[in-house]
Amino acid sequence: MIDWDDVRYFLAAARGGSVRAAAKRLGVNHATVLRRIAQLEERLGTQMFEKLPSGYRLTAAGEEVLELAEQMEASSHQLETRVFGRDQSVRGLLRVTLAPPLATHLLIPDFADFARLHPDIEMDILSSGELANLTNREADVAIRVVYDRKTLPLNLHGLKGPELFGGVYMSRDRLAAWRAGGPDPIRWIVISMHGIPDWAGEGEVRTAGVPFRVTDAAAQVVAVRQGLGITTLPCFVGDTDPLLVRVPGADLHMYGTLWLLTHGETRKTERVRLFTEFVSRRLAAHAPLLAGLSVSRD
Amino acid sequence: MIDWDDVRYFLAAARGGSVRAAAKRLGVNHATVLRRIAQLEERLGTQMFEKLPSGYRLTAAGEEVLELAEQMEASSHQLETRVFGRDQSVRGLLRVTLAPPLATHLLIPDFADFARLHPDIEMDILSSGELANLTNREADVAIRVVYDRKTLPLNLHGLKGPELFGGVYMSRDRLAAWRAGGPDPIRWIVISMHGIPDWAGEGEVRTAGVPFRVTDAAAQVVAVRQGLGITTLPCFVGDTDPLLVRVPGADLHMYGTLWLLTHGETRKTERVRLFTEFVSRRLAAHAPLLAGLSVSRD
DNA sequence: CATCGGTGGTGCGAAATCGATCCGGCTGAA
DNA sequence: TTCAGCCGGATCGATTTCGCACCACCGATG
Repeated sequence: MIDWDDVRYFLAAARGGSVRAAAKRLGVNHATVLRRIAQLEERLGTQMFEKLPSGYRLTAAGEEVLELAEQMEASSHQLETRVFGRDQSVRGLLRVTLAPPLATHLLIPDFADFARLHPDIEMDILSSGELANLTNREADVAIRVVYDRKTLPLNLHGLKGPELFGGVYMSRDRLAAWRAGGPDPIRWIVISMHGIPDWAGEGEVRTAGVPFRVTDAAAQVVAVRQGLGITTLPCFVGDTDPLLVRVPGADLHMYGTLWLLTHGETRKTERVRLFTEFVSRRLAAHAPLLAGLSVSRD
Repeated sequence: MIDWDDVRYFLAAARGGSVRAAAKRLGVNHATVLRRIAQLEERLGTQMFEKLPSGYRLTAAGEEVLELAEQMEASSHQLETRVFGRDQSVRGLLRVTLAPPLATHLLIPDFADFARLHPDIEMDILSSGELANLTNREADVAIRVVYDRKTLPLNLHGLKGPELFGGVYMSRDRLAAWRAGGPDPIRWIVISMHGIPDWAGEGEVRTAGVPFRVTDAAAQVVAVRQGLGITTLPCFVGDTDPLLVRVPGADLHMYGTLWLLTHGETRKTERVRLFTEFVSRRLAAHAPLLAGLSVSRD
């Protein structure tokens, strides 16, 4: 009989493309993945991967195994969500995933209030890296910015929140220096490969030179604070930062709509219901800030 | 994330009804089952069993888990059979399940011949206790006696073999003593709770007293050899035993039909094909013996 | 050319798991 | 009752597994 848990390691390796990527995803040492896969191949009597120097590639047999392994995974996920849905006690774990800027600049204080209201609910805020998958039971609630309503996953239950606008910002000091005729060129600050959006008219301030590229939103904010140039930011980030001002003449633009997403099964859970209602109220209160109406346009 | 292999332990406990029964079935210590189930319950945050002094009984949550666990099991079995079906090498493992009397009295020499013909095929003969489940991937080939063709599992591929007859036998010495007017009563020897079958006419020899009950077929043969009384046996057992003779006047009766059963997926495997064809030929050669035609009736 | 980051693979000591064993409680049969 | 058999549970030493530190290799990059 095979060890069912080995199939989990196989899945991670098949998806990650390498033993080390699978190990990182599973949170274990890569040697463990190596051994578990070797064990599974030995027990099945079939080689499921070509062991290339560049990584593991699935063999024909591996492709077949992958299909069944995904069936096992689906059953396992259903098993977890079903049990979680049964758990009606307020006490327990609640995992929330959202984009890092939303967490750091807006919602962490609200989450703190919720945690104080319900001391028995253990909270996990997953705001690092990519968005967690609700279907895979990696989180219970997701707060997402949705640009196109059609991109909403159909198997999830969505609660529409306020709309989110962005603007073009620069350092308050830098604007003053520019008005005084400062010499340095004003540069666009963009995140990694995004480039400069078409809609981002620059208003009165003209930019020069090459863009300044950063890897993440946090670095972007630091750069614009330092007076490096102008950049687009969600209003709730730019308007609340005392060091930043909107670039005169630049228009607001629609970022998208906030959605509170919950899994169909877990939605019945008391603590999920409590949380979504709470966050929904808080988001409504934040609506003017999110829409960029909290400051007078200049 | 739960350990998928824990689900396997859960399944065994849910089916066995107790931790110890599950441990026996899984071939591990019962403490291990205890720990794995406790771990699974902890990670799911739900109690799946009521821990009664008489054993483990599923809770409502456990019932739900059981359903999904069986889905995982089905995927796992498919995974194994699919991989096994791909394996076209003659070298490898081949597991055969059949009733113990068929093995010990008839087919073991044939299996030995097959093993000599194919030294690279590792063979497992599962003839102890209950019949193994082909669908569960516990064996690759099953040799069964089928009384009613409708009871054949539909998902398996069957190859019909010869018909199997049985007769009523007693010790040769005892028959001689009875004809000489021996005093001891002749008793029926029956297996456990079966009782004396209606169709088993006793012919010339009359029995007296209470039946003599044995627990298994091996003990049954020993008892009848010792001259304890008369009993029904398959012809291939009774006719080949030099110490036994058919009870005069007793008719033969149909036991059933032999079937060679293989799983749909594994049937494509070369060594399964080799084995079924080999056994099928040998069974055809045994047909007269199996039908009770190898000795002249008296 | 050297370097650097990525890959799979291996040996060894530490840590977690397992198996053997014992215990107390319960049940049903002698 | 008494006793045997089975149950879940706890303990402890033995065994397996895991994580860490390496190694060799490959390809891209400067």
